[in-house]
Amino acid sequence: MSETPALRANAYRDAWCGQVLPERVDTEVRVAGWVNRRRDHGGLIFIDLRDRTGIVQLVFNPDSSGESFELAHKLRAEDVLSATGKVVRRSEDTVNPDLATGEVELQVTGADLLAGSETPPFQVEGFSGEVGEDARLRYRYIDLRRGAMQEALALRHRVVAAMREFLGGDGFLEIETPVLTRSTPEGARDFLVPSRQQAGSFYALPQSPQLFKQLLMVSGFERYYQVARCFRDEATRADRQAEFTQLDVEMSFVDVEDVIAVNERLLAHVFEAVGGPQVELPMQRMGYDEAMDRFGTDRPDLRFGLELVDLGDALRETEFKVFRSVLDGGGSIRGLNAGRREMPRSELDGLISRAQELGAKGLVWAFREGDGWRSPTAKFLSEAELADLNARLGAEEGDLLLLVADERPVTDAVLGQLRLDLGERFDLIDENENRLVWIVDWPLMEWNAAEKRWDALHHPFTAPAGAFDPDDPGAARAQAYDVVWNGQELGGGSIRIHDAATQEAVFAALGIDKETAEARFGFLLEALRYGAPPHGGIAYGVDRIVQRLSGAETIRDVIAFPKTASGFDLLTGAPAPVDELQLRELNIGIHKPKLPGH
RNA sequence: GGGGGCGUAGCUCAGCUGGUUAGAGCGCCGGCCUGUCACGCCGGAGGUCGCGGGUUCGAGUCCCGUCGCUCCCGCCA
Repeated sequence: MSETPALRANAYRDAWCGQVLPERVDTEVRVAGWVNRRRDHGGLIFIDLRDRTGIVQLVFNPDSSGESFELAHKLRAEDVLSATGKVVRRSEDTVNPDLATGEVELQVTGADLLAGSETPPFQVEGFSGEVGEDARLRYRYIDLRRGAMQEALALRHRVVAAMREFLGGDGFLEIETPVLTRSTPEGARDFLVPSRQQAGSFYALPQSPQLFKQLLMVSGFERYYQVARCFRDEATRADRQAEFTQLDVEMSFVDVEDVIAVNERLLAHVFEAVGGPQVELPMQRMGYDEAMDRFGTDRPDLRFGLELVDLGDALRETEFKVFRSVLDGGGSIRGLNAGRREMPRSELDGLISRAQELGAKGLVWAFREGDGWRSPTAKFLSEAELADLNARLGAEEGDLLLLVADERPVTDAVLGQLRLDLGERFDLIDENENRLVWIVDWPLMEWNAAEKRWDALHHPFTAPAGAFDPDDPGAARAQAYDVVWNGQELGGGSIRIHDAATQEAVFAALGIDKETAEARFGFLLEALRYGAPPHGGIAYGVDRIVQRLSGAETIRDVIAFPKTASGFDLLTGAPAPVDELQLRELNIGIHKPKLPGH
């Protein structure tokens, strides 16, 4: 926990529990907090009193504690207590080295029970075993008393404070943008809020302040940031909540290098301020294509190898039907060398299942044996092909090789994930290492085969690099950048389109026709016609950054009141039905919604 | 939307192929204890086996449905 805050003496206390240290020996102090644990020895009662700063041992003695000794008998876990006493040094054999205050204790002379507690549903500290997450969330106010949660939220505070400190110092203004805003149904599903005054119309909660921050650039604020709550009505994950926090940053008259430069300094400042890993500047950069080629993902974990290899060239003439048809169909055959491994058939089958779950039709496995392979697939491949594959994969005797043949996005996704699975399984990741990398040179759009259209890789406001050719959207590169830390995307951004004509052309290429663009983004297009400076920025996932810095398993452990995977708040019971009267006031179920233009 | 795991005492869990009165540790309650710090010792209470239905002489255990928690795929511009 961070340093101990100043304290004004009052009737409850004049010192923090964590301040009861040897330097106060022989002085009288009054502390207040929660009963962490009681040890009743009949003639002598020990109470561990806990506040935000730590734990101090109170000693109640029938000879010196007076009436409070009777009180101590009745104290139970989580009772709230204020106690006065003399700080005394513990005898050598009773010092507790596990406690910051363990060299001393408080000889209690008086105590007041400020509030009793019912028996808590689970023990706050000091027992082995994890409490189930549903119990923790149901009684979150108790769960948050645990040291780990106190520390996580204190770390979160320090991270955000360091962000504000850095950006404020660099001339960025923190400006709030609306939470009740307009639905723009691209991307994630919106949370909608019915309007009482406008029957049938809805606000949407923002998925990000993207458009507003661009408007602020048009307004001439030049440097903006916001710690912004964002909402996406999508399935949650260990690292995803419907409601989450972004650090949103935007600057005017900047290019990619300007934004990256500021953000490298920002990250270095934040990491240093909270005692995180050292950030070496300038940070590494990697092109999107290289990341996909070598790691199969746009957020590579660079702490270990197991890189992907393209094997199409070795199999150009192959007669193995599975490979042949994939290559003839324009697909790719890629693989990785997992190193010398023993793996029973059952686990290899597990890898195949995992590959199929990830979208592959199958997975070829092989162990290099002599110049060839030990593999069910070996008999379909020629000696020359096996030798070539071994060479390309750098395979040595006994190495486990995994190959996937499919469309390129599939081979990347499958092998990229298998690489991560294997890295963890074989313990290839050095947890002490930290690899921060900018992924740059992104494509502007990618072909969505299912919907038969072009989708923006970042979002539709990202500026193309150079002139945009509407006839060949797939060739356009984006002025975009993501910052990736050990395989997790911390943030991403771009230079934005700042002229209406380019914005309209990009909308058109994305299949958003003029009317739709006007209806949804007309206010942006209009603003771009009134003198929009070149601008760009970035947005960070604050929850993820704190999660990573704290070492927490899930994002929920760094959010005070998170929701469950299905979006319930187990503490308050939200979402919940509402009165019919409320619904009527909101015109729900009574009026047909008015559609724009009708 | 799909797949996997889980749901038994307040908490964490055990309960084999269906078979007597469902167990353990911690917590809780009572008693004893003046140096403990996950105190100790003795005694005790505490169960809708998530919920509903079915199969069976008999269900915590098997089947169907449902609700919840969780991980993953899809999704997350």
